[in-house]
Amino acid sequence: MKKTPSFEDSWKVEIRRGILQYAVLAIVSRHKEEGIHGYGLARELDEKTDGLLGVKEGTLYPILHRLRKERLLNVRTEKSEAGPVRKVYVLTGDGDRVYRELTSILGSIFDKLEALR
Amino acid sequence: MKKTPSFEDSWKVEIRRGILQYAVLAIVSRHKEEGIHGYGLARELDEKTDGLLGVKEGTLYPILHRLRKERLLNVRTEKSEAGPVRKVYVLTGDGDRVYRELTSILGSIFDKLEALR
DNA sequence: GGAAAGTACTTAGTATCGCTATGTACTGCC
DNA sequence: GGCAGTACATAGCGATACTAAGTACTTTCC
Repeated sequence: MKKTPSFEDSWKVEIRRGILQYAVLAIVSRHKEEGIHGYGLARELDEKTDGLLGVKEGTLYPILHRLRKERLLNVRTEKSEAGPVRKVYVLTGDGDRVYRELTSILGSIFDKLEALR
Repeated sequence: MKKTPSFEDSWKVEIRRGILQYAVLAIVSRHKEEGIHGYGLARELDEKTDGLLGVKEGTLYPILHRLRKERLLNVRTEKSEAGPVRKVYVLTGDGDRVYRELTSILGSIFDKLEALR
C-alpha cells in the first residue's frame, strides 16, 4: 500500500495542470520553422527547466495529441537516424494566437499573486 | 445541451488548480493576527485580483476544508453582526511554512516559463 | 546473431480538483 | 411577511496529469 502524499506533493502535481500545456506550446514556438518531435521536446523541456517541468512520456504524448486535436499544432512524420519514425510538431496560426493569449493571462495571474503577498 | 468549451476556456479553469489554494493561503496570511472568514476572503480575493481569481462559494469552501484537514489552517467560530455564525481561519505554523515554500516554487516555475519564451 | 541500451510513440486506468447547481439558515429593513 | 445580504455546505461532473505497461526501430558490443 502507498503512503498518502503530503499536501505539498499533491500541490506540486496540481500546479502543473495547464502549465505543462503552456510549456509545450512555448517549446514548439521556439522551433517555429523546423518544428520539434515529442522525444526531443521532452529532453528540451527537462533541460531548459532544470527538471522542474520534466515530463514522462505518458504525460507528454497525450498533451501533444490534445493540442493537435484542438488544431493548435500540425504534425508531420520524419525518419529518424537512430530509432522509429518521429512525429514533428509545428504551431498552427491558431496555436500561435492561443500561445500569445495564454502568455498574457499567465502574466496577469502572476502579477495578481504577487500583489496578494 | 451545452456547447463544448474551447481549449482556452478549459485551460482557464485548469490553470487555477493549485493557484487558488495558494491564493487562499496568501490571503489568510495577510490576516495573520485576526484571521479571516470565508465570505470575507472571497470578497477580498475578488477585489485584490480584479475578479481574475474570483471564486464562487462552491469552490472556496471545499478549499478551506481541505487546507484545514491538512492542518495548514485553524478555524474558530465568531458571531456575525449581519448573518449566521462565521468561521474564521488563521494560518498554523505548518501553514506558514508551506505558504513560504509554495511561494518559492511558484517563483521558480514562473522564472522557468519566462526563460522558455 | 542476439542481448542491451537508447530512441520514439501509444494508451488504459486512476486520483484530484475546480465548477455548477442546489440547499440551509441567520439578520435587518421595508 | 418578504426580500436582500450574509454565510456556509455538499453532491455530481468534467478535464487533466500521473502510473504503468506495451510496441517497435537502430546501433553497439560480444
